[in-house]
Parts: sequence; structure tokens; C-alpha cells
Amino acid sequence: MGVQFHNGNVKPSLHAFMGTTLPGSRPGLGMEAPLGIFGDRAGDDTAVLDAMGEARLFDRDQSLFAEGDAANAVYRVMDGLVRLYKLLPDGRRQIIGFLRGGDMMGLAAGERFAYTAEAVVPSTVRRIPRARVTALMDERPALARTLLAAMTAELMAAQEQMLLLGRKTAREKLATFLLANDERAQDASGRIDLPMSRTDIADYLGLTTETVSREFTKLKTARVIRLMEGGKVELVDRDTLSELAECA
Amino acid sequence: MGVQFHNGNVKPSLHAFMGTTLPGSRPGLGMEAPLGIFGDRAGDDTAVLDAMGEARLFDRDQSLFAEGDAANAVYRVMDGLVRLYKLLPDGRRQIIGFLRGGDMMGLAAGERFAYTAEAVVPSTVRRIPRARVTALMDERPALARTLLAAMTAELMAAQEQMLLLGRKTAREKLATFLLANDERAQDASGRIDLPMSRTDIADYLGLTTETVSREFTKLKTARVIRLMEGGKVELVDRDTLSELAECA
DNA sequence: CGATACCTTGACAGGAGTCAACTGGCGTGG
DNA sequence: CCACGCCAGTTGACTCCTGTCAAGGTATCG
Repeated sequence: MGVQFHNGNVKPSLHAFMGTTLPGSRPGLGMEAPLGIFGDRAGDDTAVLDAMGEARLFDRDQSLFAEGDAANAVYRVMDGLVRLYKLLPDGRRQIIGFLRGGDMMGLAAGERFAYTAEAVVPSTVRRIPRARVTALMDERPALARTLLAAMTAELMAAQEQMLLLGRKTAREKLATFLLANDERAQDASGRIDLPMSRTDIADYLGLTTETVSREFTKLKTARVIRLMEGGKVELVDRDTLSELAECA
Repeated sequence: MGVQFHNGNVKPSLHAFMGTTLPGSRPGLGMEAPLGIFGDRAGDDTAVLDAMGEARLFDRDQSLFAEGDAANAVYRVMDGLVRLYKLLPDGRRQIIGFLRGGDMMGLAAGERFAYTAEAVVPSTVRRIPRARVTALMDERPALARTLLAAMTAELMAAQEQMLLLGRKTAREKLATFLLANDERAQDASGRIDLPMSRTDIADYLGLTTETVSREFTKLKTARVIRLMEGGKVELVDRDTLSELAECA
């Protein structure tokens, strides 16, 4: 008995993670800012931010900050991969985003962080004190617009993720995840680099490790993807994957 | 056999919906802006916004705009209740937020809206062209900060909702929902006004109508809540409800 | 090369979904 | 005014997708 697939429409997939990629910075790495209310005049204000703060290397599983810590700074991932997550009292974990090079975090926080940030692999992260950011906004009002555009993108991604978590099946979730990463994490040979564990993926998609593993296997058996060494994935049949993702 | 409850910690619940309540405006109705990076100098810039645009009455189930429409304006709910939702091609629906008086929407949009907005009950909504907002931001740079604070609150609520959708059980979801509304939708007698249907609640919590109804019944049988006429709910035992919500 | 962590696979269980019937309120129209 | 139809809500019976528990495989690393 082969894997049975639903029918569905082929549509562009969601493309953004929770991380705020500043438009105009790191061309080719960051996602494009939506051409909305704030994005129309986004300059390269981020070049200023990049020169600020100190870059630091975080080891695998080392935390940048924890839920409840005072939110005194914003962070910018230069290289590597960072996970953001929230916990329930009994230990259930929901990953709310993965951040890659060029992404920012910590902008959307109150006095204290509402989530924990950890390096998935050794990662270089720049820490920028909040006072610096506010001061810079005073100097350059355009920066506020840039940040608004970045937060817009982040919020839209969050809404897309709510649709996924609330209404998609396990298979649709994984297919959506793979296609989202197809746009963000392709290496030179067109393969997707997924350095995070099955548990991480499960906690991001609202599933268990076992279910993620089973769905990976089914996609592999159906020749839709190929699992390569080093956690890389090759998308063999993107059309089928798009159908499976049920993207709006 | 009575309803069996889990044990858990009593913690403050999530309190915000997807709507962006502008801090400083409509005291007592809007939620407080987090005292974060942008909120520290949020003035009453929103008074200016309130004077702009035209207020209009929308009937029950009438849409303000649909997913895919050009995002030419932002909207502010003056009175009533509005639902925001996304659809999958096959009709599955995820409500990403309910907006009450004082809430804004449409700030976080690209060229086109990524969700549909509909009045749940007859609602008065102010429509403010985007050009007005951008112009006003040029005049008053502080407005950008206010908007950033508002979007921060919205994003934090979205992340809390991701935790709910991805990791909470049906009972925990409903308990969380009731407590969230306890802070937002209390009437004079301390009861919660829930004008939306069971289907709306289900689509907001990632459940089905039947499951929502069953959990309501269980809470009622356990004397934790009382279902009143007119869609009102009285929270009899908030402590138990907090335990059930498993809020972090 | 052994220890450990991660992944995969199998067997089984259970929570939520599906399908269906029944109830009650409400508006409409005979 | 009351009957009817309609819709939302509730409840029951049953299904099934995903979770749980457990075992075995494989890669990594000291």
C-alpha cells in the first residue's frame, strides 16, 4: 500500500519565520519586506545597527536569554541557527520560530522576554542594547519605519503559523515546513539544510517526534523528498509538496 | 463520574487578542502597552488618529475587507466585535483574532491583506487611509513608536496563541480563552460577554464546534462557570479555571 | 569501541473529529 | 397568534489521527 495523497491547490507557500529580517540588509539572505505601509521607504538603516553592539559566539544549546529575563537588548543573528520557544509549566514546549543569519529578535518584547532563545548550532549573535536602538530612532526617524516593516513581516508569519497549528494535518504541516525552508535555507546544490532535530521540528509544528519522523518517511517513500546526510533534505517533487501543504 | 481536572500552576493568563490597541487611547478599554522599548514614550497620538477617517456601521457577518484585497487603509473598531480569519483552500478556517472597541487592524499587512475581517455583531468601524497614517508619521515621529508598541503587543499575543494552538488540550484552550476574555470583555456585573458563536470560538482555538460545546458543558457541570442567556458566561471559580488553563 | 543521543519503527491507546439526531429559540408568514 | 422553518447549540455513537510507550537501529564522539 503506497502513501495516499490528498488533492489540493498549488499555491505559494508561507515564507517567513518569526525572526525579523531587516529589509535592505544582507542582500540575498534576508526575506523581502512586504511592500506595505512601512516598507516603501525602508533604507539601509540596518547597516548602522550592524556596526553596533558586540558579536558573540554561542555554543550548541546555549541560551541567549530565557523567558522572564529583563529585555535590555535586541539581538541579531549573524550566522548559525537560533530557536525561540515558550514552555508550559509541565514542560510542553512550543517553538515559535527559528532564526537564521540576518534575522533579529527581541524587538517585540515588553519589560521581560516572553520566550527563550537558544542556539541550535554554534551561532554568532550580535547583542544591541535597547538604549542604542531608541537613541538611533531619535536620530533617524526612518529607522522606526524599517522596524515597523520588519515587525509586520514577523506578525504575518505568526498568523500563517497559527493557521498551520490550528487547522493543518501532520502531513500538511511538514510539507509547509519544508517549502518554507526551501525559500530560506537552500544551500548551493539546492538542498535544504535542517540542522535542527526532529524534536525541534515537532515542537515547531505542534506534533511529536514520532509523527514527524513517520511523515518524513512517508514523503521519502513516495519519492517526494530525499533525506541526505547531515540533516539535508532534497525536495524532489515540489509540486506534490505544494499540494500536500494545502497553502492558501 | 465528575469532571476530572489536572493539577497545574496558577499564573496570569494571556490577555491580548490579535487586535492592536493603541496605548493611551480609550482608557479602560484598550490593553496596556508593554513597558518595553517603544512603549516608554507612547503619548496620546492616537487621539489624532481617532479624528481621522470615517466611521461606518457594519452589519452582522458583513466583511470589512477580504483576504487578498489591496491594503489601502487601516481600521479601528469603535464598537462591536470583529473577527479576523484565514482560510485554507478546502474551507477550513482559522480565526486569528477578535477585535473589540479600541482595537486596530491592518497595520501589519503587505500590499494585500492576508486575512479577512468580518463584523460578528453590528459594529462601528473607522477606516483610515494609509496615506494619512504615513503622513502623520512624518509629522509626528512619536507616532511610529506608538505603533511599534501596539504591534509588539499584538505579536506577543500571537506567540501566546501559537503556544495554545500547538500544545494545549481542548480543555486548556477553552479555559485560557475564558480567562483572556475575563480581562477584556467583562460587563457591569462581572460576566463575560461572548457574542461570537461556538463555531467562531472553535475556529479560534483550533477545535470543532462539538468539542467546544462539550467542554463548555463539562465546565458548567463542574460548577466552574455558568452559562447565562445572551451568550454571557459567569466565571464562578477563577482559580480552578487558571489551573485548567495551564498558563505559563 | 563503547556510550550516548537521535532517529525510526511498531503496537496500542486515547483525545478530538465526524456523523447524526435532537432540542430550543427566533423570526417569518399564513 | 401560532405553525413552521431555520439556525445554533447540545449530546450520543463511533472513527481515526496523532500521541504514548517501547524497542531497535544508526551515527557521533570521546
